[in-house]
Amino acid sequence: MTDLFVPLDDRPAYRQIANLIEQRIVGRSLRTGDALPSESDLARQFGVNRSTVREAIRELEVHGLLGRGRGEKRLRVTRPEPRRVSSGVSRALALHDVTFLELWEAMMALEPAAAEYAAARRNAAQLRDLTRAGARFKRAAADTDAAVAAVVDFFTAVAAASGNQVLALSQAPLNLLLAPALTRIVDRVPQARSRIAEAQGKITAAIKLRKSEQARIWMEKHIRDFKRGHELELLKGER
Amino acid sequence: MTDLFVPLDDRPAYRQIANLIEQRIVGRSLRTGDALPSESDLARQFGVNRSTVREAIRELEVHGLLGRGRGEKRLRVTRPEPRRVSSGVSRALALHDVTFLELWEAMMALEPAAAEYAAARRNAAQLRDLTRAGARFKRAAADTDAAVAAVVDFFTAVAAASGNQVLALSQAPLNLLLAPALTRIVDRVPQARSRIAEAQGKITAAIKLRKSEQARIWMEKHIRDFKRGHELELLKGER
DNA sequence: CGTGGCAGAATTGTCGGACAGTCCGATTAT
DNA sequence: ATAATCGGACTGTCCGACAATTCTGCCACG
Repeated sequence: MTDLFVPLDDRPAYRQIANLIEQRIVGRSLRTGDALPSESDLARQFGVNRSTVREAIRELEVHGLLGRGRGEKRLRVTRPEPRRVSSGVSRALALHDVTFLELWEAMMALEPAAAEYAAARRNAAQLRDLTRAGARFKRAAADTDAAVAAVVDFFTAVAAASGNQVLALSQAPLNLLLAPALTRIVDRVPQARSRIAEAQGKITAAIKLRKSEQARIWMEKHIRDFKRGHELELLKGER
Repeated sequence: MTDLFVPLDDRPAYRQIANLIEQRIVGRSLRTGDALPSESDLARQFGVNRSTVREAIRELEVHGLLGRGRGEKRLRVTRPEPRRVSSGVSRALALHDVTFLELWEAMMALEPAAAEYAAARRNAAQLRDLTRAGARFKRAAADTDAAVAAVVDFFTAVAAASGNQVLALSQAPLNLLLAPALTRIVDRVPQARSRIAEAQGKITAAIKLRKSEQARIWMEKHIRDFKRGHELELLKGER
């Protein structure tokens, strides 16, 4: 059933080296914050050229496992930031031509859950971020881009308040995909702004009062509105 | 309020070049399947050294935007495979020390939704993959690793059958995180195997008969069982 | 006409070395 | 103690080179 021979992989040295370093990191023998040895040093240790080490390092840097603070020369072991990894996911999804419906269904699964947990577990600072994002949306009356950014921040704040990193990281890429579609909706559907503002208000209130079920329900209504808005926008676009 | 000056970013050339090429790809002026110009050619076009181009290329290769078929020399534009990107996400989550509860809550949000849509939209081939994964789980009586792999495949098959790429890609990283926890559960909780097999059977049947609500409900029960199994396993582990 | 084989060109992976710019740490001056 | 200075270390980039492998066009052959 299984093949007798597997394609032999003499993977290039830079990939092998990247894997070796990665193992040290995920195995925690290189701990977060540790400075990596210099490139020349690594080249000596691995017995390869510095150019080869550099290509390996690029790989880990992209993964977010290595990084350096602004204006810092030496690389240090870092934990991948949610922003970095989620932007990769959303780009992948964009290249796969996901439809609005697919995006919407995923949001419909994740966001109400996040809202529910947020109501149960939010702390004062998270609540403040939430109200702040809501206020920023209301203030962005004319500026569509600012309004869309505020909506994204609102979702991000809810996810953060949920106290669940997995939910937050799963939800983050959706925001980036939502932005362009939402821009068109806000631009073309007049009632969108007021409906969003109202939903955000209700959700924030529920989270503030720790009413999980209310938070979930209003988030569901909020997301459902997006679908309606998208359909309206499509009609106007085709005119 | 805002700073008068922002830190100027003289991003290294290899990063700028990576961005330029990436823009060509996401902007579709380099289309999927196209062969990339040779490294020397790119170096000439950008007016930099080949080493610099190589570092830029590594970056895009990691993102899955560039790749090459087995035994192929020249790079071609590819669409990022779900496996690649989701493994990145799960590694990020692992490094952030997510708890089982966080993972479980996210699964509880995503998997029932995926099951529901799968029942509504699955085709024959997807149903076959589903039953096959279920059969493979039953067959893996002794082999824990094989059983866990079968469970992962089952979830993957459900997500694929949902016909929603966003759900599928959001759910994939969770599988990789689930595996180690599930291994311990299956090893230590005797009744786990039979309960999983039963749940998989019910879910598969519901998806086969296109009963969305049934599929969702049974998937919820299935996931809930994981939490109970995890708690039992913890008790045994502390003994 | 299709097919296989072959030589040469092209391309990648890796190497060694080099150099300017900048960051860091230690030393010295105020 | 704080500030200025200086040398070393390190990164970003470049140049040139070479072996191994793949690609390509061409030719002979069935």
